[in-house]
Formats: sequence, C-alpha cells, structure tokens
Amino acid sequence: MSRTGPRRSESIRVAVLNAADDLLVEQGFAATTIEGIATRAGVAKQTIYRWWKSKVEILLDALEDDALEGLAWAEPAGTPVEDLVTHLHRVADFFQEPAGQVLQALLGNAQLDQDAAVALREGFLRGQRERDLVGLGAIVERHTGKAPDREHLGRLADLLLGPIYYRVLVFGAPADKELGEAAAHLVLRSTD
Amino acid sequence: MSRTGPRRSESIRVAVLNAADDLLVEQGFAATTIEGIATRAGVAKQTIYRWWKSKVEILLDALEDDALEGLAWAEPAGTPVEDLVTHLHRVADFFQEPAGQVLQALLGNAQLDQDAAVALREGFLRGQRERDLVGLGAIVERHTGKAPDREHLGRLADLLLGPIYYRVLVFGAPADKELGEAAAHLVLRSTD
Amino acid sequence: MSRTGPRRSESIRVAVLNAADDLLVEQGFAATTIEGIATRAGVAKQTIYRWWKSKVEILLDALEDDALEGLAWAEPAGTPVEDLVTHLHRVADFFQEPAGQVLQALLGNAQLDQDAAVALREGFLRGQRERDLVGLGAIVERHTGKAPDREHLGRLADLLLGPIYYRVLVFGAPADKELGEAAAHLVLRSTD
Amino acid sequence: MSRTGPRRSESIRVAVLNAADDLLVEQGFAATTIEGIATRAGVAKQTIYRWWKSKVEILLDALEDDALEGLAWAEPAGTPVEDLVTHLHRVADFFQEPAGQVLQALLGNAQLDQDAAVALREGFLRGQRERDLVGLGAIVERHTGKAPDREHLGRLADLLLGPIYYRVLVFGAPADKELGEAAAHLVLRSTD
DNA sequence: CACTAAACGAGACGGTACGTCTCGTCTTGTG
DNA sequence: CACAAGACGAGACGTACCGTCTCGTTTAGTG
Repeated sequence: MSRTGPRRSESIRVAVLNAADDLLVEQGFAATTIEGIATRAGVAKQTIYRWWKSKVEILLDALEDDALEGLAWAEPAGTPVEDLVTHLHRVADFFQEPAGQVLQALLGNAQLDQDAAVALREGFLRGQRERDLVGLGAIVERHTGKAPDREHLGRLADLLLGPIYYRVLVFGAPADKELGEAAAHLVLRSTD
Repeated sequence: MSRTGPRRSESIRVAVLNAADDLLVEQGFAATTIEGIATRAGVAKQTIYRWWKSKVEILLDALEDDALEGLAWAEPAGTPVEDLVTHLHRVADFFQEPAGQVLQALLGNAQLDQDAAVALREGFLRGQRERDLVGLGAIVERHTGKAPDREHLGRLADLLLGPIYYRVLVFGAPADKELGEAAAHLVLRSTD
Repeated sequence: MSRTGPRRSESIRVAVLNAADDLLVEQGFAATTIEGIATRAGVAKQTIYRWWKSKVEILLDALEDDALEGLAWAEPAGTPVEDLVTHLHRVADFFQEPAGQVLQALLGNAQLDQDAAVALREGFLRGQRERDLVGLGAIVERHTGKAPDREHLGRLADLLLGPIYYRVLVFGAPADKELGEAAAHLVLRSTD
Repeated sequence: MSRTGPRRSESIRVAVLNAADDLLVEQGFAATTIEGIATRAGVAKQTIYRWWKSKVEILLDALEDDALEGLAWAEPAGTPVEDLVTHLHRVADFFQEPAGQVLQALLGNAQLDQDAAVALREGFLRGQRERDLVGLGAIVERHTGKAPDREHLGRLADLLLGPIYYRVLVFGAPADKELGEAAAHLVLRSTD
C-alpha cells in the first residue's frame, strides 16, 4: 500500500539543476543563490529546501549528470602513451565546459567549507578517483604488461592529473597540450 | 612638505591581519567576516574599509607577511635531487601551517570570484611563480650544467608542484613524502 | 480567490507600534531608531522595512491608533462655552500623554524634514483639522444659532488652538487652565 | 598680563555662522552637519568643536545676530491697534526670512532633544519673551491707560502670538493678514 | 468520485553581514 | 598653540540572502 498524493516532480528537479548550472556559468558561484535559483526555475524556495540541503548539493546533483562522461576514460584506441595523452587533453578541455566550471567552483568552495568538502568528496571525487585508477591501471598494464599496486597507481595518477588541476586551480588557465604530453611520457617511462 | 594630520596606524594594521589570520584558522573562510575581524581586532569597521577593499585583500596582506618564507627556495645544501626533494616536502608542509591555510582559502575563493582571482594572482601568485622558476632553474642548472629555457622550466615547475597542490586542493590531504620524491626524480631524470 | 501564503502578522504590527511609542517616550525621538524598535519589539529589521518606510511612518501609524480619541470633540454636555473650555483643556492635557508626545515629536521633526512634514499633514493633520472644524462649528452654531463659513471657522480654530500649541511647542510647558478659558470666552464673544 | 599665542579668529566665527545659515536655508536642518559646515567654511571640524558644542549652538549664535531685529517691537506709529496689527504681520513675515527659518528649525529640533530645547530657551526664547511682554505691555497701556499685571500680559501674548506660530509650525503655512487682525482686535477689546 | 495527503507557489519572518554614512574625539605636523 | 587635515571608534543606516515557517491551491493516489 503506497502512500497517496503527488510525487516529487521530475520537471522541477530538472528546472532547478538547469537554473543552477546556468546561474553558475553566467554569474559565478557566489551569485548563485538559492533564492536566485528558485526565481529562475520558477519554483518556491521551500521546494528547493525540501529536496536539497544546500546549493552545493544542487550543483553536485547537476555535476553527476554531466561530469561522468566528461572525465571518463575512453576505450583503447592507440598505443598506451597515445591514449594517455588523449585522456589528459580531455581532462584539460573538460574545465572549459560548463560541467568543468561546476566542478571547479565546487572544488573552490570545498576549500572554504568543511561540510561542502566532505559532500564533494563523498558525492563525486571518491568515485572519480576510483574510475581514474581503473582507467590509468588499464593503460599502465597495456604498457608494461602487469598491473601496478594501488598505492603506486595512486601516485602515478597524482603525477599525471596534478599538473593539469594545478594550472586550472592556481593559474586559472587551461593546461596546454605540451604539459599533458610531457606528463604522460615522464610517467609511463618511469614504469618501465 | 608632507601632509599634516595623523598617519595610518601600524598597530591597527597588524591587529587586523592577526585577527583575520586567527579567524580563518579557527572558524574558516566563510565565518571570517569583516565585522568579526573588526570586533576581534578592536577596531571600527570603517577603519578596515578605509584601508582594505575586502577580506580577500586583508588575507592577501597577511599572506605576504608570512608566505614568502614558507615557500622560499633554500640555498644549496646537498645534491640537486636532495635539495629539490627537500623543497617539495617544504611546500607540502606549508599547507599545514596557518599561512598555508590562508593560501588554500584564497585559492578556493579565487575559483568563485573573478576579482578575487585577479587580486590573488597579481598580489601573490605571479611573484611566487617567478621565485619558483628562479629556484628551480638554479637546481636544474646544477644538475645538468645548463639552464633550461623559460617555457621548459615552467612545465617542469607544473610537473613538480602540480601533484602537491592537487592532493591538497582536491583531496584535502597533504602530499606524502613519496610523492615529492617521485616527482623530483622523474622530473630531474627527464632533463638528462 | 485571494493570494496564497502567510499574511501580515497583526501581533507584529502592534509590537512595533508599541515599541516605537515606548522608545519615543523613554528615550526621545532621536534615540528612537529603527534598529532599536526592532530589537525592542523582538522583530527583524527587514520586517519593519517591509511595512513602513521610516520611523516617521511608524509613529504616524501609532498616532492614528491613539490620537483620534485624545483630540476628539465630545458630545454637548453643557453650555457651548463650557464645552469649548472642556475641549481646550483636553487638548492641553493631551500633550502630557504618550500620544501627545508622539504628535509633538512628529511636529518637531516636520520642521526639519519636508517629506516628514508632508507625511504628517497628509496622514494626520488634515483629518484632524477637519474634525476640529466640524466640532468647533457645532459649538459655534449652538452658541449663535447659525454656522459660520469655513474661512471664518478656520480662523476661530487658529485663535483657539494656536495659544495651546504655542505654549507646548515654544515653551515646552502645558497651557494652564486660564489660557483655555480666556481663549474660549474671547472667541465665542467675538461671534456674537 | 594676557596669555600668548593666537586668539580666537573672528573671521572663522563669521565664516562658520554664515556657512551654517546658508546650509540650513539651502539644505535643511538635517543636512546641515558639522562636517558640512566645516567644509563650507573652509575650516577644520575640530576648530568648530573647540568653540561650539553642537550645531544648535552655532545656529543660536547665528540667530542672535539676525533675529533680534526681525522680532523687535517698533516704536509707536499709529493707534495701539494699528501698531499691534503691524507687529503681528511682522512676526508672520519673519518666518519667511532666513533668520525665521533658523528659528523654525531650532524650534523643531527642540521638540526632539531636551538639551537643545534648554539651549534654545536660555539662549533666545526667554529674552524674546521678555521683549514681547515689554512691547505688548506698552501697547496695552497706551490702549487702556494702565499696565496689566505680568500674568495677564503673558496670557495676552499667548493669545496673540500663538495663532501665528500655530499656522507656521503645524501647517507649515504663514499666517494670513486677517488672522493677525482678528487676534489684535479680539485681544485688545478684551482689555477694555 | 469524493477524500485524503503530500507537493507546491508564494512570501512573511528572525537573523546576520554587508558596505556606507556621519558623528564627536583624537593625533599629527605647519605656521 | 590655534589650526588644517584626517584617522579613528562607534553605531545606525537600508539591502541582500539565509533557512524556517505558514498559508491556500493543486495534484495524485486510495477507498
């Protein structure tokens, strides 16, 4: 016997996520207020608070819909080095897209708010880290013939992705192609 | 003939910077309000607005007083690789200190606010980048016997520092010792 | 079909008017700040600004609730002269009451602020003038047997009320009984 | 042996009084701030505070220079009734002049501030009341042949001047000629 | 096909901080 | 030592959002 009455409106959910996304890209994170999202989505504030705890949760929700593919590791399509370079370029490009800006904003906010940091890590980063280790592990295994242990793999991931995030988060500029290539070659050579 | 009247009070400047620093470490960036800083420093709000445009400027001012030495490159004390590893460890440790937390917060805020991003880059990051290139250039030169060109040097800096910042900013955890060592060896080996 | 959502809280309205009244009597007009009223009424500042434009409007609102009866003309109870004297005494006494102090303060403020002057006249004085002319007209008619024209009536009102207001506003002292009596006799005799 | 060093500058005193006067007429009492007066007079704020306790004192100072003659009782020039009417017209006109506006503002402010009220009464009104009683006393004596006692005289003054002040302070409009004439005739007739 | 009961819009409300304004005091160097 | 210049502590201003709350109204189901 299920309960009576209306169910959560999917159209509202979508309208809110889109409004949040749009506001973030157009006005920035600080100007993306719950009130603004509500107005833009044509929705009452209370309706938002009923389903999300904070704007961070909204943006996380929006991120999940978009970021998974933007940061996904592709199927092998060339040599391991080529595939790795391709992936790093893809990551660098991702931050130019709306979803990448959302992630960038959430990462920024995570530096300022412990709760938001936890939510981001639990809600996105941990899963992404897992996917990165799997994707990178496959490439390394194709390159060297055996899978490195998890700790080693994590370090490799840091060495590869760190410089790209560094350029974006610290200098606000996308990583250039050469940086990805240099990182890929250095790191794969180190596994020989 | 200089102008008459009272001059800017240095003791107020120091009190404000300390209050801001303390509040940031104790309560976090969001809870570090101008009003709170003023109360804590025993100063009128207007006095703060007279000299600083925003709390970001205050924290930048505080950073300048503290971060320069925390991220400075030391004089040669061992082999180039040893010195590089030492420096990377130092950078990793820096983010555990108050000044490092200030930098972390400002980097986070810079993702959310274009103006703050510009202020941070002009006020701190550009100078720090310069110091990093000089310091790293010296080490590379000692290692290889000749100085790499500026573009190459920049890439090396990204590859070395990126992973450390990545761990701090993305995972909120300090880089472990091995990461710095791996980065140092990889990068210096690449210059052979 | 009326609009949805919560309605204006009457209890808040009353709390604000009382707080304003109390503060004015206890601390004076200048010390009666919106902030103080809000605190005293246990209400958010924004709530006050939602419903009133300024403290003058609040006091006008408070005045409306109280001053109407304090300055009302009573039903005939004796000879016209007796009734007129009674009314003038009543007006003189009115300025000793809280509502009278509110009116006094608003009159004072009206000298200093054109907008406040207009608000006071539109919001209270015009109506009171009308009531005064009607009340006085009835007494004169009882006394002489015919109603004077409006212009004449206005002059009589000025001659009767002027001295009382003069004593209050210029000398800060209530008019004594004799002044009212003298005014009443002089003016009524002039209509013979 | 008088003390050494510069004395109070008379030119500053005049500049301040003029600036205050001008500001009051142009901008109103509220906008007439000490800071504004200082700027306009080309004088330092501290210099004003050295010699006056508040803007009320400044305006009182300014009033003394101007109001004495504006409200003075003239020498006999016609019948007592004519002279009284002339004086009442003069009082009504006075409030259209700058000095009259200063007095009006000070009267307004006196309703809002006890200290200011005391200062105004001590600094101006008491003396003016005295002059009014003397002037009116002379007229009454000319009219009836004997001087009324002080209490009676005071009541007559209230009956004569009250209506004029009432129109100005309550309705913000000058008393018309008829009002003065009516008051003069009524009051003088009452002394027969 | 009423009858529920939750979802929803609208928006009032107590708070907190914002950045601005002006006050009256205090400090510093000049004439 | 009077003065200009102006820094300073204090505190109210009016605004923006926050997150909570109370209202009708609308929208499914369930009986």
